[in-house]
Amino acid sequence: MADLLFKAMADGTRCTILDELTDRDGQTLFELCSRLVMKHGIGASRQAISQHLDVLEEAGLVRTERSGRYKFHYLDTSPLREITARWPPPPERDKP
Amino acid sequence: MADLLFKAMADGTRCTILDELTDRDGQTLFELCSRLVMKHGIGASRQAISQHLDVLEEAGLVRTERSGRYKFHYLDTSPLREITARWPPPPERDKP
DNA sequence: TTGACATGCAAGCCGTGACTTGCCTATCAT
DNA sequence: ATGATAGGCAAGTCACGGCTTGCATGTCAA
Repeated sequence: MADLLFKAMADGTRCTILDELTDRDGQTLFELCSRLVMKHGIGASRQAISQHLDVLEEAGLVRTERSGRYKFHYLDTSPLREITARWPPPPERDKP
Repeated sequence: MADLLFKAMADGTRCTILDELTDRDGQTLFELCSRLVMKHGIGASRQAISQHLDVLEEAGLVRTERSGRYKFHYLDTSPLREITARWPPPPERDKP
């Protein structure tokens, strides 16, 4: 379960995709491709980005919604919360 | 920077190591190896675990301290905080 | 209907990463 | 000093993941 999440995050391009969706939620595949090239200098092909989105969706980080010939991608960062839940900050000791 | 962190987390064995250090901090390499076998059924070799620890240390998730012929491994989960900082929870809208 | 647009599917190439194997170094007890 | 213990280094194997290539499907406008 969490395995899919971490493997999804273990790629720079996918992290940039999450950044892009943070900046503008609900983008289509083509929209994402062009903005990744423009703003981040990522020259990946459409298929590459599509496969990245599949991985992100499997990890629960992206939810999709189809409308006609468009497919919109929405960010869902809630799975990231379980990371800090699994390894919480150490209890603060030496308080003055 | 964050790249090392995510790649470090993208392996089940390494996550289990973090779990083990959460349970008992400051273990040596051999201690970790035996406990990983006992409690988690991980049959990795000593060298494999050692390499995993190197990756975790590079990511800043583990700090080491040498004393004589022992090397103790301490967990540091603070790098995980920047994950939730980079993709914060969406602002709560539809409040009733 | 027909062509353009947006996306999906599948096989293959290739580099990276996890693991092993073999040997070496260093520290402590006897 | 010598053996046992704890760990380090480096080369090699092998599977997986990211990317490409080529074609197929589905939707909308003219």
